Amino acid sequence: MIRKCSTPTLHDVAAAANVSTATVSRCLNSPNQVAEITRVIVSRAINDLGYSPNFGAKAMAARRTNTIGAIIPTMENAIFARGLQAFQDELRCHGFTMLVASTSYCPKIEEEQIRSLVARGADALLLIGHERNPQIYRFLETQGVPVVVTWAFNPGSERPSIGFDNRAAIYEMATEVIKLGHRQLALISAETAMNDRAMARHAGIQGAMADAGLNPNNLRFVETTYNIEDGAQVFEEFMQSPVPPTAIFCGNDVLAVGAVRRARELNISVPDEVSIIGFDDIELAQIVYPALTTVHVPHREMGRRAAIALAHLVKNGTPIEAIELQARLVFRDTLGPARTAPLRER
Amino acid sequence: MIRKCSTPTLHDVAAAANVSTATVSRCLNSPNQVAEITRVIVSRAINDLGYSPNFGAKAMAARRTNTIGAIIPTMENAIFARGLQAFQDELRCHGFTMLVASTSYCPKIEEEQIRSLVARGADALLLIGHERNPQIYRFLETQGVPVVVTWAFNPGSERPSIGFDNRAAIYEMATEVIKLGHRQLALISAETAMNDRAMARHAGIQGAMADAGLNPNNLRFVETTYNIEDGAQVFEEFMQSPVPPTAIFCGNDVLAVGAVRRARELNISVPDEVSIIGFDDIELAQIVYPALTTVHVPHREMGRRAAIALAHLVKNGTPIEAIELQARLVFRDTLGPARTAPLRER
DNA sequence: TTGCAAAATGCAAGCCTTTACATTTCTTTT
DNA sequence: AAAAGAAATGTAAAGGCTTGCATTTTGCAA
Repeated sequence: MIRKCSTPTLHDVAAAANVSTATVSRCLNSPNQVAEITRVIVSRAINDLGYSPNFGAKAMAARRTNTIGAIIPTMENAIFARGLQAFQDELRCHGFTMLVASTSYCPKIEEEQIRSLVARGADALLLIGHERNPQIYRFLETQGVPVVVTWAFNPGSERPSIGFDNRAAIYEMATEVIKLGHRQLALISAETAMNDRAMARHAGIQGAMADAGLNPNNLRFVETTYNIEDGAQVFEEFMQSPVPPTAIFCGNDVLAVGAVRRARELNISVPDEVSIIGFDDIELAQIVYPALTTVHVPHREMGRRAAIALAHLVKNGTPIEAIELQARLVFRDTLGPARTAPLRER
Repeated sequence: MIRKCSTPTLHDVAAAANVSTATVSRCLNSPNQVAEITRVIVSRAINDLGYSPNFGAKAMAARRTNTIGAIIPTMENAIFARGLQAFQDELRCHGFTMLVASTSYCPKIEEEQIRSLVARGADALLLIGHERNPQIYRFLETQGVPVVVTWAFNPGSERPSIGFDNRAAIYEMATEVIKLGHRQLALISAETAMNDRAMARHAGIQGAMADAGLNPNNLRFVETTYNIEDGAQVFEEFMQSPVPPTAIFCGNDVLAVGAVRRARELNISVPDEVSIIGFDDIELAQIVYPALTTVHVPHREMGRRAAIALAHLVKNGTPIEAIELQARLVFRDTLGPARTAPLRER
């Protein structure tokens, strides 16, 4: 057992500085209520002792923490990183600290993490997507912890969202793809269970197909986890099927990049033989060769707005109003007209 | 002001279940000390009330938190993400929760974050690199918070490190580069102030130059922040100088990828006209075209080992012993022999 | 049935801060 | 110089939980 041998407390500082604990506390939290000279003495005592306030005790006594939690599916790739960084930076400006937790796309872990952050005193939470067990929403209400949902926009939901319309964005892209003559479409998706973004993207493509007079059921569809390697894997499966797709949508850029890489390895020309479409427009999308056609998500803006909304809510009680941001199609080099030539032998 | 209107407490649960608070507490923390039936009743009460233990109070009463903090320079790119994920996963197995904070490579923010995590009760901390204000190390000692340093290895340091020898790794790479005939070398580095990894990498290249009979002062050297765009920018500056380098080392893969991209944009052939060498071997390195020659860092292993060491230390007091892991050169496509042909006109 | 050990539970102190309220000290005004 | 008001400081309760110790209940052997 590690012994934190008697960490100095407020009390110790007070004794050392020959004042009451209240004065020390005030020195720390509202220094202007304290005489200059006292402040100096106390500061010295604090430094000498290496005192650091106990967050738990402070939270308990003050009944707030100035902490806002963010729960994202993964930190392993850049998809959420940029938005999160913006969120944190903005939060900082408002005097809040961010606590992050990641779930590996697992609802059970997410629930744990939500409870954990609430227990840690998060004054509010940023969540990704609307879809989750209603019970956990009930819990959050009981605990009085407000929430903002990002990476999605659904004005009908009970929870305010600051994000974009996944369905509309991919619908628009799919429409373009179909215009280019593509008829054999496929989608490499994240798991759709408890993931409204993935579901919306799926629905958006099908919607575009239907509206173009295509049979939405012809959309080939594989769910997988979110890794470059998974994207590569599924891509290969698709391309080895008897009638390979001419355009492959990917649930995100990470999967798409995997697909592009495997195409290169397999000597399949992109976009001549097959078009690949990503989602998110993370930095990777411009790095990969050929550069990825994708849907640009306003990550930074989203993070920033979410932070502002939450900060105002916690500080002033200003209710959060939903904000719809616009995703934008970015045409780069992986989308081209559908191939018409027959397939080469395999 | 948000009102957390009377969150249920242990006390409320106890009342609802008609037992003492002690019993409820035991139900939660050592259920086997409690009669089956009581456990059931209490569980129901907990669920009905939507009770969630208050972390602060718990930490204060129990005097430990089962929380380990990790402070990394940035979450924006993948450099630390993989190692961190491994760290977290392993920690989880040992019953610990990870708290992350990022510093944007700013020592002042790092100090804040260290204090913040300590205040939040972190039982131990993972830090990146050895170099920091001695005062902050003193603080950590006073607070009795043990530390493990990663991403570096220095057996001489007072703090145990679990990582690799940055200098040796890049030395080895530089030696290869020089063997290929390169004489005009350059380095795009992170800021070296308070960053021993960056310093070590700089020193490693110079060491290799010296040992090969070259003048180490001829290493051209620019410090910049760690973004793809920065890499691109500095690369361009280097290439537009009167005598452009034939090989450019980059402080990490992110910078290197920026350089590769700008090379493509500028129609500079890699590696024919200039070789580019990265560091880290993040996924990006295989995605970029041409694929990046780089130094592979055993991120996962590092994170895992650090977690194990810390978990044992906190639980059993087992002192941490330094572990040296091996970085490995990965030769892909951005390194070739030095060009001998004269430069084309510009 | 009685007695005893073991199991289950209860009691209450203590963990460290904040803050309303009370008290003391200093300034200023008349 | 005294009084009033402002500024600085002190007192003590409260906040939610764990845990050592005391007490009650249970199970079982005699």
